Amino acid sequence: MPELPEVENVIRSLVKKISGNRIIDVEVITPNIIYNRLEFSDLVKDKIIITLERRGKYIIIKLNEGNLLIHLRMTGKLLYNGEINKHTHLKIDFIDGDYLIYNDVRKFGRISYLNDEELEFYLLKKVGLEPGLMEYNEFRDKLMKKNGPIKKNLLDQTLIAGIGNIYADEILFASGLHPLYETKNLLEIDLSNLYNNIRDILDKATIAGGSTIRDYVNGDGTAGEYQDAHKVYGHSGKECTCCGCILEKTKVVGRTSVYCPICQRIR
DNA sequence: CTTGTGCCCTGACCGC
DNA sequence: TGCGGTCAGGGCACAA
Repeated sequence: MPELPEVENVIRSLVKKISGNRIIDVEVITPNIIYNRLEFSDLVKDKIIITLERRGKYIIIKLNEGNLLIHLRMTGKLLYNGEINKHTHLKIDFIDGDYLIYNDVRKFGRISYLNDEELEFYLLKKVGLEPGLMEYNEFRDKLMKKNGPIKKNLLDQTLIAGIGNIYADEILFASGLHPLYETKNLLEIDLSNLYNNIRDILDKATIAGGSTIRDYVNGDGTAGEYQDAHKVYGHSGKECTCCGCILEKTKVVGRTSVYCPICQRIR
């Protein structure tokens, strides 16, 4: 499931390959995944790709006029000259004969065409602090205004953008914090550990090419390797790498959360 | 305003 | 081999 490191790797794998290319045809195979589906093809056709950017878990393909905004959700993939199959929902053909496809087994992903103004408005509303760019003070001030369990707030994209279920669990383990720990009760040391671990884990995961749990691959079809470094996600019932006790799971805002009952005690 | 719940969707997996 | 049930979960609509 693509989170910030996976989305970043998709972009890095595609940016050099498709920048500068002209789109000569747009085939919408599954209209449901397209936001402005009626005029989408006409809007995108004949545009030139300038570059690709990331905001949170969103991929922005900047065109010479307007932008494609893409969210991969759970199983979405953007593939350069990839295999066209029954899960291919969009195909973008370039003038040089190459193409970009959007494949998505579960059809949760969404793609829209937005002009610059619409894009800016949308991102401002939906996407919060960028982990790699946020400063400690703004992180702390924003987080401490929130109620509820810390994990709920780590998953809130309008607060900090890009953390999903996998990295939230890993960040909390590294910080020694229980997923249900009340945000308002966090100490200064907890906040500083969280801030450092958010940046550190997302950064290391990005360098490792992201995490491939089921079928994530980047734009080339390359899998990630960070799953080998996971300490808690997917390890429920196994021994904690730190203290040896058995990792437990609980639900937080409907998401499975794995944690160590000793290393992540609520103090 | 915040907070909670169900839904979208398919494949993998499990027990029988 | 098949079959029904359960689980995975990001973001959104909707309700309270």
